[in-house]
Amino acid sequence: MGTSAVPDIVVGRLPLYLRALSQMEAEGKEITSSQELGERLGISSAQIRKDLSQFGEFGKQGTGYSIGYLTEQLKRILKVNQTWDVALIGVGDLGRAVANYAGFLDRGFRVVAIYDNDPRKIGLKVGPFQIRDAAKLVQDLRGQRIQVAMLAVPVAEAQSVTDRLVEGGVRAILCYAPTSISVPRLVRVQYIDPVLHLQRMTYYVP
Amino acid sequence: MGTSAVPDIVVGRLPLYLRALSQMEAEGKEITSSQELGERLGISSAQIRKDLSQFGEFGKQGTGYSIGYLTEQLKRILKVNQTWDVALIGVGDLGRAVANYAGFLDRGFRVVAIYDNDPRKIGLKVGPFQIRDAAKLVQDLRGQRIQVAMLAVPVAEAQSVTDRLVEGGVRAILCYAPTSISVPRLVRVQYIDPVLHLQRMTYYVP
DNA sequence: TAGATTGTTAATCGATTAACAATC
DNA sequence: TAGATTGTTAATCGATTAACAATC
Repeated sequence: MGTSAVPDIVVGRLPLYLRALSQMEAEGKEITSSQELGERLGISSAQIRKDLSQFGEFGKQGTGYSIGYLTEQLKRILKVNQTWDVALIGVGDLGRAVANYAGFLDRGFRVVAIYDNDPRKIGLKVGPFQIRDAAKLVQDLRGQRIQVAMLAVPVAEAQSVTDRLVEGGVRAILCYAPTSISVPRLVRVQYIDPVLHLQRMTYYVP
Repeated sequence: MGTSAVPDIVVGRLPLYLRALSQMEAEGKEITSSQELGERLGISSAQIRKDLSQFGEFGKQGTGYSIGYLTEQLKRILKVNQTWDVALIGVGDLGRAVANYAGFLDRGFRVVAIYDNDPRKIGLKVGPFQIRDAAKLVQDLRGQRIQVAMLAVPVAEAQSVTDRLVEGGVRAILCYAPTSISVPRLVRVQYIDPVLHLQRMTYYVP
């Protein structure tokens, strides 16, 4: 859990708040309230106020929250008031889509290099990137001080690539491979497996 | 929460158990225990036993769980002992990757049709699919009794397409658009937004 | 001032864990 | 039988909510 006493479940909601605030800003709004934010997200206003109070006082009684100011503060707290360089490993269909995804940049992330171990792919262009040899991964990560990686390799290779990410100094891994991976305590992992979500829903479908 | 008294957080872990069991089966194992399963997943053995006990008794004291039998039971509980037809709406880079993803079929899902509203895309082939006109969505969903959909359209169109999915009788939506969507109480929604996961991790990176 | 909304406390609710009898 | 592991109960832990004084 890092050094912080803030529950991880609270940290996990902050990006959601940030995303909703961005949308409000795009709609031209300048002020919001815990109630309005809560309605958009299906979360109680009390929870939003409680969550935010973990980090400071960002609102005004009687008025609510300045969208611009709260956005700025949340970005600072989540450390996305900077742009993180991200490495992408595995350039299959999914990796290709991730490499071309335009939605990272304005939310704090920038893909800077993409890797594959298939000799037929190495050197090919994908969008603005040239696919690099996965054998160069560790030295690149260290050389460019890359701390964030996205993993889009087959399940069979997920753990071995993970080990090299860790060796290269990566501290946060977004794993698209449908499997659990092991990392040292200080490395964070998040998973994306669409089938888990689908299976969770069909339980409820009559 | 549907009709069931089982907490949704428990339902959400069952697909994880199922996935780990499949891997064990692939490794040639036939028996496991709540402890072994828990170690793989970073979950306590007590929690696994408690979760499973919500649905019945699947193990043997002193022995553990038959991987084959427990797999079968979890598939039945999650209703993935059948194959669900899935519609995919939005054929950008991500939609293309999802359409080509081979990992759905053996886990209970099959993409049967893909849609876009861009006249330049309609009619094009993507893998085995021909992109259909999104204007045909509602009639197709009803005609084929499709209950599950994946949404890979831009944020600006997410809500309007969602409304048509609901109109067509869809009961479960996997939303790849980075926004919250509104649905009637009986329709389930799950979200995939990689940036939310990344932002949740950078909080902890020093 | 009156109305609104925050930040915070205490109460409630729900989830996780520990422990153990049952039993394979 | 002895050892192992389940299913379940009670205890613990943590998260959410309700309520309200403070204050804009």
